[in-house]
Amino acid sequence: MSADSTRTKILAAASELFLEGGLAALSVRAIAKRASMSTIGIYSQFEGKQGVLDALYIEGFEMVAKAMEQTGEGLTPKQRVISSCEAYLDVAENFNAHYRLIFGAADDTYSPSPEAHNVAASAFKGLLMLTAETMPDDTAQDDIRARAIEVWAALHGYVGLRQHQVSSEADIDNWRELALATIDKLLAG
Amino acid sequence: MSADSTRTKILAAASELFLEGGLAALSVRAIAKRASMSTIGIYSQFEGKQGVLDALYIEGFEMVAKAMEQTGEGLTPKQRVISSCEAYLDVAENFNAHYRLIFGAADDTYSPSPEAHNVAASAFKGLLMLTAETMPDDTAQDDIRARAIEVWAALHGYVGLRQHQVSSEADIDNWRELALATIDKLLAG
DNA sequence: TATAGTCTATAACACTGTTATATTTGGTGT
DNA sequence: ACACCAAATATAACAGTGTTATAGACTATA
Repeated sequence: MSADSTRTKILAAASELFLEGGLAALSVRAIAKRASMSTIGIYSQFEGKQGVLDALYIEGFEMVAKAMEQTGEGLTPKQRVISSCEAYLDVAENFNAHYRLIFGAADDTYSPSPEAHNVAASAFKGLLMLTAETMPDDTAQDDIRARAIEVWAALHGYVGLRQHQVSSEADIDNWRELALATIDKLLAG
Repeated sequence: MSADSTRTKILAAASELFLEGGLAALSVRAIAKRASMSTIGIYSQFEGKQGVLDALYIEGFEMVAKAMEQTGEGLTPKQRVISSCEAYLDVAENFNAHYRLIFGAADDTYSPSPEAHNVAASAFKGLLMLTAETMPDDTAQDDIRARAIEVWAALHGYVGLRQHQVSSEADIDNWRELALATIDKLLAG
């Protein structure tokens, strides 16, 4: 078997386990078992668990970046941002384990590689360009950046609160709506 | 030695280790060693690591709740909210490990107890009351709640992005300022 | 003082990530 | 086709984790 297909098989196994049971289910031995290979294989193809987590990190951030790159035809700039935000919320919901790996980082044993960091930066750049179009052409770069961070912070904040369920009386289906309303308000300001 | 002082000694040791090295440094054996007792002592006084984490969770959320209960004399309602938000950002910065335990939850092995959940709910209630005073008296409860969630989401989002450092060109000292500006904008809307 | 009961200490179990030591495999050069 | 070398593999082990069973010491009551 080629080295490349071995890598993809490991990643597929890891991604499956990750979606099923989150980070707790993602042990090196479990990945190897599901990929029908020996434990040490993970260390041959990747640099141990770090490498696998890095691949999942990149996988997750690429989905986020993709959400930010949505090019809706015939939509106003503001509508395009809103549409991207909806896609962002979808990713956070459907790939919760990935999202928590990306932003949680509660596991001190893992820190993303430079390559992973690049994917993260490019995702932010996508939002930056989307945001720029909703503002006057002569807007200062710092102001655009502040607006983009503002939007992302609101999105991320809603996702985080939803995961936490800080208010037990919360109406779950309402969160999406609230988040998008806030984004709309921020874009208008 | 009384059982109560044993508990406090364990909690002090755990809190120290937690601040020093985060969740990774918080092993049952390390806690026991620093508290000068046997490993099994953690299981006598608490229900294992779950119990210790729960205590730290409550410790952290009580700090957040305290920030939300700030009663600034001679300040307008809006100024009081801003002031509480500053206190919130301070807690998130100075007790980062606690904050990540509260909101990160990437470690699937721990889930907060009902008591811990109550402390969380009371913290939210604090923000809810602060927020209510910034709005007209006849504002619907749902709208107040939405506004409070909006503020908390923005705060939490900025903290999360700052921890993540999603934009490498970020000017750290600027984050606080940006966050407070967003809050101000949201309260005005 | 004797005894009951709780707390504690030692060691073990099943798991984690990682690595050293063989062993087998695959491809290349003659 | 045979020999050789390099790379991937398998087995087992090491140090660490949370947790628990068994045996010991200590306190407090009868």
